[in-house]
Amino acid sequence: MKNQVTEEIANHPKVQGLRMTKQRTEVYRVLMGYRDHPTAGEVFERAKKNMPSISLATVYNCLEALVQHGAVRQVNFERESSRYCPNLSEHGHFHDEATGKIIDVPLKKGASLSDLLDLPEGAQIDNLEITLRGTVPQS
Amino acid sequence: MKNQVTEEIANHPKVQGLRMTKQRTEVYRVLMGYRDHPTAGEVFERAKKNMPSISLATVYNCLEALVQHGAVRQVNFERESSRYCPNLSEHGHFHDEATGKIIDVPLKKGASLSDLLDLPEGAQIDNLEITLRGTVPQS
DNA sequence: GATAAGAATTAGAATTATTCTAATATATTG
DNA sequence: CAATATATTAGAATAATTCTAATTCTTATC
Repeated sequence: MKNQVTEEIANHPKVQGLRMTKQRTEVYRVLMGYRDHPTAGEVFERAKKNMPSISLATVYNCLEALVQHGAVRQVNFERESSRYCPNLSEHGHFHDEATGKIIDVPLKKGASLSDLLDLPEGAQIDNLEITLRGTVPQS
Repeated sequence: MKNQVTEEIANHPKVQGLRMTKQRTEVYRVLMGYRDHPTAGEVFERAKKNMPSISLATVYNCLEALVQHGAVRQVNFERESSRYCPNLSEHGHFHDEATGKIIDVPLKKGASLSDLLDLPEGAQIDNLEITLRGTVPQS
């Protein structure tokens, strides 16, 4: 008897075309479940709850496969451990210095990068990363 | 007899208030001289030409002091080694995938971040990092 | 359905950028 | 000039990530 949630995760439109092994499904499930930008180590801890035999190397492998496939984004803050995010809509990340929380910051509809930046002539952008550090009042 | 360039570097307005030791001056000179976003290791190699006794740990210490002081920016691309940049005007970084070069991308005068992003209500931004990967035609 | 080929998983070792430690040297202050 | 604080240095330590080689699982083919 197959698990309902696992089925759903393994058939998620974003992972179509990627071989969804038990481990990759579990890693993706963790990311979809808690959307708080966990590190690989945190994903490992959470995945172990459900799948005690999974190894850290596998978590790294699965995360890499998901990132390559475009199902997950890898997010870096300065030199900290990479974090992982299943939100594929174009967005930046705001790191709240008071709470430590990381908040997705959507790009405004219709806004264009070239309104903000003097891009090199004819540049084609393959990847954009916007990270912000700061505080929000009262929390 | 003191060296002219060294004097200039040590008295640069951006480092006022920071104790400019021989090593810090040398590190800052390297950054101001080749503005190609070197890593700490590259700064070390270049500084050694002029000051063979300098150590890698000192280069790290000097870079940290300059960054803390706000005289230099630390730039991170994904998980690569940090790079250092003495351009203090607000700008992002474009990583040309064909040449490997890193190009400063100025923020447009008068443009506002909140035109591009849906920032959290009342957010105060202490630090902004914009990194782009892509290509430019013909080079 | 068995088998061969290709991929994924695993534990643990290796790597690499960076930070730490403790000793020495240099600079600043009284 | 003495005392104190700060910076430099070599080398050890750390931490995140990647690599290695053995094993297991999947898929494709007969």
